[in-house]
Amino acid sequence: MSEAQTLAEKVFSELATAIVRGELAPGEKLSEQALVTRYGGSRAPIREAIQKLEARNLVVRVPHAGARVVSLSLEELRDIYEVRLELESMACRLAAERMSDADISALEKLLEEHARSIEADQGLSYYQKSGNLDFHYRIIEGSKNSRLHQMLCGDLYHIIRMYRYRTSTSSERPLQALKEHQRIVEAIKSRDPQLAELLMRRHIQVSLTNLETRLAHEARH
Amino acid sequence: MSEAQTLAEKVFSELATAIVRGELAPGEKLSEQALVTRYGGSRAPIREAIQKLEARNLVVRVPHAGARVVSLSLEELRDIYEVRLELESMACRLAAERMSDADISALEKLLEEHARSIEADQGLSYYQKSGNLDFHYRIIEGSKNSRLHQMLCGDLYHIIRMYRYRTSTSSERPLQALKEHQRIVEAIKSRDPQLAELLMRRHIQVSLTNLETRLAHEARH
DNA sequence: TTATTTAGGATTGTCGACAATCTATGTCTG
DNA sequence: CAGACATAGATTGTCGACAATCCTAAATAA
Repeated sequence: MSEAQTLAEKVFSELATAIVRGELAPGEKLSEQALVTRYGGSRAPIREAIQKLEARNLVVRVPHAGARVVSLSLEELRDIYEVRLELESMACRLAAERMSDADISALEKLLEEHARSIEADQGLSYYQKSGNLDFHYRIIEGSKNSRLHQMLCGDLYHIIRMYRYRTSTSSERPLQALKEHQRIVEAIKSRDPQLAELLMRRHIQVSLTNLETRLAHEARH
Repeated sequence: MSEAQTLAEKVFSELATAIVRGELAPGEKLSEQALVTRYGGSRAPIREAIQKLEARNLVVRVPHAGARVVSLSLEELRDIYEVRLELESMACRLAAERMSDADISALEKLLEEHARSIEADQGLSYYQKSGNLDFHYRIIEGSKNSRLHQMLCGDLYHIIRMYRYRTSTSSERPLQALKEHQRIVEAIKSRDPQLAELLMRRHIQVSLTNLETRLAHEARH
């Protein structure tokens, strides 16, 4: 997320990261005038940036009423995770069929690096990897399906990251996650699409159940 | 697709249908000036409409170079169908779990109506249903997953329709499709998610293989 | 007091013009 | 003759202002 060929893209990029990081609270209104005074420029590029945010489902815009940071209901969040579960499982199946041997060995090296990282700082940083370093990202790329990549990394990725900080992972979770990742890579290496899909499905299902119990807990307040 | 509260939405709606119907050829350039003289208004709402089209993947926009109607490669089209296959199968599984009895009986009535329609005009019109009358649309709604509905009906639906006219269905296909639809509803009625998903997967897979053979045939030219 | 109405202010949608960038054509040079 | 370069034209990005719409809050009536 670097090349900002136009002012609108630059504003979009900054706003997107601000929303994902929680600096702009869900439901908060995005006033065009306020954004102009903050980011400079005129209203035209700001409006364009807002519309790009709407395209990625990060803000909701209603005609003549303005734009607000998206605020997901519990049901909508569950819906998103449900779709992500299905699509990433699919990606893992396709990866087992289509990843090159070079891709797979590179993935193995990544996991070895992750293992050392966990050794070093007790697994605190394992979940903080992002972008090209992320295990899930590599799997999605390995599916060799551009639209699948676009949906998972473009549309769903930001929203999931936006709400991920809530799901505080237990302290043993990183090590367990690494083990699950290793088994998934084994399945991919042995070119077993069904097993790879199953393992990924179970792996993500843990996050989903974690989320659901947390949501059920929050719903009581 | 009716309520156009703003000029930008109106232009967007008209352009979208024009693209889906093929009145604007894939790869054709969308000049802002030309659209202004055709649809009236100024460049601001036209630019907004174009950006909305980009959000739905109907046009591709590159900075300082303008917007063009999306022109999918064979691989990209295959990727889209692959994703659709997975998501609609998922929707069918969820529908078997979550549709109300009233929804299911309404679906049965729809199929009876389709059967009469095929009797009347030899099945020519069966594939031309759209919107709320469409069988697949009902299944997707039955999944009770708003994000899934949004992805299938909002993002993928238009593009698939855009290329559907190429896949000329053989004359016996409508009757066969109706039978498959009936079996899917049977599975849903008996609350068998796995079977419902399997039947839907096979049902769509026919379209996918039809498409692939057609694409392989076209690739020789 | 509560509900309805009605100005007022603020915000968004739209417009026309200007600046920045790209594309195409033609020229020049090797 | 091929290819790099430069200029001209057209197109897109941005700007500031005006019009249309909505939200708020004060004022009025029940």
